Amino acid sequence: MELKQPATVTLAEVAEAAGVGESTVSRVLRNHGSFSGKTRERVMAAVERLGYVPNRIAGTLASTGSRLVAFVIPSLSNIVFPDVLRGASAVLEENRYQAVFSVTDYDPGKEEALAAAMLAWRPAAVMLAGYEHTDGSVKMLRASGCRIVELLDLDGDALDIAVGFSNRAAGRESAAFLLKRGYRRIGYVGHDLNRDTRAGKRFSSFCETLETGGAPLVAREILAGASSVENGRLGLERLLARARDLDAVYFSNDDMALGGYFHCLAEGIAIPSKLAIFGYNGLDIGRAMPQPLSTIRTPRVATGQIAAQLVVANAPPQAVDLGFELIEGATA
Amino acid sequence: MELKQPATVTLAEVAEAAGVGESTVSRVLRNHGSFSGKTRERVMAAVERLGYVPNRIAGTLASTGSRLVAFVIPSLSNIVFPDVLRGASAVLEENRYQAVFSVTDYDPGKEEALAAAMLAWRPAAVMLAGYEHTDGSVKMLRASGCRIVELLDLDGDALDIAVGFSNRAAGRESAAFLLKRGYRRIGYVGHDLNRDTRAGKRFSSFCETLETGGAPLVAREILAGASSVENGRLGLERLLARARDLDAVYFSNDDMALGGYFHCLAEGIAIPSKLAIFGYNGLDIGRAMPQPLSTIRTPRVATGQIAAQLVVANAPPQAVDLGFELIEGATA
DNA sequence: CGTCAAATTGGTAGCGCTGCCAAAAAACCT
DNA sequence: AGGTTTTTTGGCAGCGCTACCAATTTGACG
Repeated sequence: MELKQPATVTLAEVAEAAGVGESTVSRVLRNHGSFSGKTRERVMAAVERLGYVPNRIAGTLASTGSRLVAFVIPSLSNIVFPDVLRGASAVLEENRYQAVFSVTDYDPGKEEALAAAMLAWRPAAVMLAGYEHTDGSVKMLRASGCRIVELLDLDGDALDIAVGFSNRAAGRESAAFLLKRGYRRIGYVGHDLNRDTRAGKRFSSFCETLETGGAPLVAREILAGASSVENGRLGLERLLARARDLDAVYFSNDDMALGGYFHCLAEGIAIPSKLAIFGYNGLDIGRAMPQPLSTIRTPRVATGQIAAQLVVANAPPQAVDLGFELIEGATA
Repeated sequence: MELKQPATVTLAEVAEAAGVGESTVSRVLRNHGSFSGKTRERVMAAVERLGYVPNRIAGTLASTGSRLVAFVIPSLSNIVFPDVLRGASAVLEENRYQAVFSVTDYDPGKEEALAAAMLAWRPAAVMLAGYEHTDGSVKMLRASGCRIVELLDLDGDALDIAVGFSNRAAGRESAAFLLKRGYRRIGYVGHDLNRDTRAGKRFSSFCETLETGGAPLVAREILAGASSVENGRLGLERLLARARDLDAVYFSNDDMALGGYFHCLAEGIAIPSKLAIFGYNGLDIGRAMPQPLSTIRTPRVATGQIAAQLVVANAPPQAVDLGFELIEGATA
C-alpha cells in the first residue's frame, strides 16, 4: 500500500556538505534571518549538488502555520468551480501556497466528512461553497481555528470570510428584466435544486419578483440530474409540451439555456419573438452564439482571486460583494 | 502572514483523557494493530468529547509514505483537466488520499517550478499531462522516488505510469473518417499548438493522413489564445475568408468546433452539405446540438480514475491505453 | 493450577524541520 | 588597543505522530 521511501536528502546532509549548521541552511533556504553572501553561496552549491528538495511536511509541522488552502467544492462538472479554483490557484501559487481540494457532489454529509479530512492537514483556510453546511461542519470548522471562506453566495451570515454576490438579487434582476421586456407568460427549467441551494435561491427570488410584477411563473420543469446542455434541451421540450404558450423561459444555468436554445433551433422556434431565453453565469459560450445569450455574468474567477488574496493577507472577517452583470444579449 | 494557532487537541491529550497510552490511541484511530473493543470505545469517546482531529502533517512525517497525490495540470479552463481531476478525486477520496494541484498554463518552465514545489510535500505520486517535460523536471521527478503518472498521451516513452490514448491515432482516424466521407478540401482551425503539444500531435498526424490519402490540408488558421468557442467561431470566419471552397474543417477541440458551428448558423452555411465540421473530445454539448457533432470522444474521466487506481494500488510501471471513440454525428 | 502462546498495551526514539537562545565573528567606536 | 554593537552562526528542543520493541494481560490447554 505505501511506497518505498526514496533515498531522500535531508537538510542535515546539506548542512554537513556545506560545512555549516542546520539552522543556517534553513535560514538561507527560506531567505529569513541573516547570513553572509558567502554562506549563501556555499549552501546553494550544496543544495544544487545534492539535489536537495526541502520537506514541507516537516517544515509545516515544525513551524506554526501551514501554507495549504483547502477547497471543499460541490462539483467539478459545473464550470463555476474550476473557474473559482483557477482564480484562486493563480494567487495562491504566487504566494507559495498550495491548493488542496475535494469534491462533495452537493452532499452536505459528504461535505462534513471531507472538511474533517481536510482539517487533518491543518490548512491555513478552508474554502466552501455557500452558506449551507451541517451543524457538525460548522462546529468543526469553528473549532479548527483556521480561516473559513464561503464562496459564491451572500444571502446569509458568514462564518468568517465570504466572497461572492447575492443569488437572490440575481434571480430578482433576471425576473425584473424579463418583466421589463414585456414577457408575461414565463416558465423555468432547472436542475436539482435541493442540492444546488444557490440555484434554489435564485429561483425563489425569481418567482417572488414575477408575482410582485403581476405575472407569476406559469410552469416549471425541474430535472433530477446536474446542470447540462442535454438536460436543458430535454427540460425545455418537456416544459413546452405542458405549457405551449410561454413567451419566456428562465434557465438555472447557461448550460441549460444553451440546451434550450438548441431545442428551439431544432424545432424552428423563433428566438426571442416566439420564445425568449434567459440564462445564468455568463459563460463565454453565450457570447459566441449566433444570438448572444441573455444572461447574468457572475464573477467566478474574481471570486477565487479575491478569496485567495484575503486568505494570503490574513484579512479580518468580512463579506465581499463582487456583484454580477446583467447581459442583455439577443435571446430575451 | 501566518495564523494564530488554534487551541489544538493532540493525540497525547486524548490518550490521557481515555486513560490509555498514545500508541493505543494511534492504533485505534488508524484501525491498525490490535486492541480490545472496550479500549476502542474509551478512545472513541475521548476523541468525541475533546473534538480531536488527527494531524496528518505529523502523521505523514512520522510514517513512511504520504497519502497526497499531486496534480500538475496545464489548465483548468480546458474542460479536459477538470474531468480528469473529477475521475481521480472520486477514487482518491474513497481511498483516503488527498489531491493537491497546481496549474502551469501550458508553460514547461512553470511545470518544473510547480513540480518542485509539489515534491516538497512528498506526495505518493505526481500526475502530469503528457510526455513533454523539461530535462530538469524529468531529473527531479526521477530522483524524487515518488510515482510519476503521465496522462492523456501515449505517443512517447513513459517515465513510470502512463494512462491515456494516442493523440496521433486520434488525428489519424479523424482524417481517415473525413476522407472516407469523401471530403477533399479540408481545412484546420486550432489554438496555440506550441503550448498544447497533444493538439499538435493530433494535427500533425491528421495532416500526414490527409497527404497519404491524396488530399493534403488546404488551409489552416491557428489562433493565439486558448481553445474556446469564440476562437473557434473567429477562426472559421478567418479561414473561410482565405479559402472559400473548403468542404470540411477539423477543429482542435469541440469548443472550437462549436464556435465554427455557430459561425455557420449565423452565416447560413449548410452543415454538412456545404461545409462539414469535425471536433475533438466528445463533450456532452456535442450530443445536444441540433445536429450532433462529429467528433472523437476521449476517456477523460476514466483517465483520472484509472490513474488514481494504479497509484493507490502501487501498480508496476505500465502504459494503459484507454482508446477513444469516433462519433459519426451529423456534422461531417 | 501451571505453562505457553496469543492478544493487548505502553514507552520511546525518531521523522525533518523551525524557533529560540547563546556563542562566535565581524564591524564600529573611542 | 579595548570595549561595544551588530551580524552571523550553531546547538538543540520540540512540532504531533508512528514504528518498533518490550512488558503485561488474557486465553487455551493439559
